[in-house]
Amino acid sequence: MVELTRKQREIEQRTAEILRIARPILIAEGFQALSMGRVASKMEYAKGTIYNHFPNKEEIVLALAVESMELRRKLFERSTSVTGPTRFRMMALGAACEFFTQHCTDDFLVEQCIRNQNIWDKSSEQRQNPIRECEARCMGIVAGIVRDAVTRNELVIPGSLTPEEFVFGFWAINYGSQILTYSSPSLPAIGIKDPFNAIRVHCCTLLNGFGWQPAMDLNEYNLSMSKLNESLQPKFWSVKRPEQPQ
Amino acid sequence: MVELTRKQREIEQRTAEILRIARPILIAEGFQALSMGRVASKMEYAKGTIYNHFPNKEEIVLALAVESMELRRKLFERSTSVTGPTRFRMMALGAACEFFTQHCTDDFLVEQCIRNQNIWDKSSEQRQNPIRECEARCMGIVAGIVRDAVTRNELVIPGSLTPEEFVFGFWAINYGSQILTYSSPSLPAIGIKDPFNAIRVHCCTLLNGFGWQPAMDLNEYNLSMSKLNESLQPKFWSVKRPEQPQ
DNA sequence: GCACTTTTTGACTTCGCGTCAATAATTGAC
DNA sequence: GTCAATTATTGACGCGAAGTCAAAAAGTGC
Repeated sequence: MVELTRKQREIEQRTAEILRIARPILIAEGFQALSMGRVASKMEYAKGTIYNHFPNKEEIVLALAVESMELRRKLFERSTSVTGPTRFRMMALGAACEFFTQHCTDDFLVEQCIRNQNIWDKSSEQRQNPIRECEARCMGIVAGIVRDAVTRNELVIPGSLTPEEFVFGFWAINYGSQILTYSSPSLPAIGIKDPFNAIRVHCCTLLNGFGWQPAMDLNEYNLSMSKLNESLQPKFWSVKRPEQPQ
Repeated sequence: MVELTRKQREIEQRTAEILRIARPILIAEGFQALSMGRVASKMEYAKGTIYNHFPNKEEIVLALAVESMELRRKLFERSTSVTGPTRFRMMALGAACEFFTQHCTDDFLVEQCIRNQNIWDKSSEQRQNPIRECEARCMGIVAGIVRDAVTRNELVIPGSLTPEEFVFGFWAINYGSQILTYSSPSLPAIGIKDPFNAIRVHCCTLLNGFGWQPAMDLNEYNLSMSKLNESLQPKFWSVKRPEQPQ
């Protein structure tokens, strides 16, 4: 490993400190409210010092997003330790998504922030790459299970789809439903009382539709998902970074 | 109808003019780049005058979004004129979504802009309501087809889902895939070359998974979707507002 | 203790939002 | 047509945040 001087360590620590300060602002008050000056004064440093660490607030947000997405990735990785047929392992990942949205709401919100052209326009590739990489890894984990399922003859995917494109559908339905749930305050008003349950039903139907073995009816599926969700709890606590006071 | 004075008509016209100026800025350069001052100087009015029409730029964006969503709604409504089994009518709506994303890219982008907490925080209910209403109507159109399908015994939806929650899955998968496609520049890099085709496959599989009659294989489905997509062209041109120069 | 490098500082410029008192235009009663 | 009252328009202003940079401070090696 590379040896770091004391100075370098101090700088790294401060970078982390900036993120520690910035995160709750971003989560509680939004991108708008996050400002370099505010972070600086909260840390009792001058603004220029913050600019030594991050050239703009967009990169702070990307850095926060990397942390949040890494948490998701770890959760995904832990989920793959589930044993049994590939379909269960796939479902475990679905449960991880549910879990992430419900129990890591802050991180989920941070992830949302970076779906904004502005942030990508203003930030450097250096900051962007870790995010793409993390995304690619998450995809790799899920696509790996799909490939596994195919080699084990538990699943046949249509010829026009790559395993990644197969995954894409599940990504889209989960992601889309989460965005809609969190950004449409009027969902209940238009007849959608339990979006979570709805997405479970759709995912189960989709898995059955593709003929991923073993087929399951909704009751079995829901039962399994709830169990998987619960089983994530202990794995989760060993992964989650410590809570920040204030 | 209410009679409008000349003055009132002038004001309405100018409101429309503001939107006409603001739209290309929002689309080409993003929310960031849209500013009241810029709109004002482009219209050769003082800033204050613009503020007489819209209390902030967020409401301009909402007003633009209403226009775009109305276009979507009309496209949806035209799509329902497709005859045949309910499944075809549902597919026609899917085609309308595809079409909207591909041929009304500007409007699609404007729709994205309002998935931003900030805009909802800063705007009045008056501006927000038309959007919710439009959303509700779109949902009504689709849910109507689902209800039709159920009464005609062409579809059985699981007991735990309302027709709207049934629709929600398709909404989520379409919406999610579109967001991911437009905001993940790296999709091809992670193995997703043709997200459109992927979503078609998933939607077809989902429809079959729910047993919506008549069942179709992927080839039939693709063929139908392409035809439906093409048939939208003429309907589309009669609906689309005239192109704005500059 | 000194010369040199690195880091920190905060005043400064620029820019956009949103306000509002002053100014201009319009209206309608006479 | 005139004039007072109403309504609309204007743009200077205050504010706050972004990002810069020369000067000051701190750190380093000899």
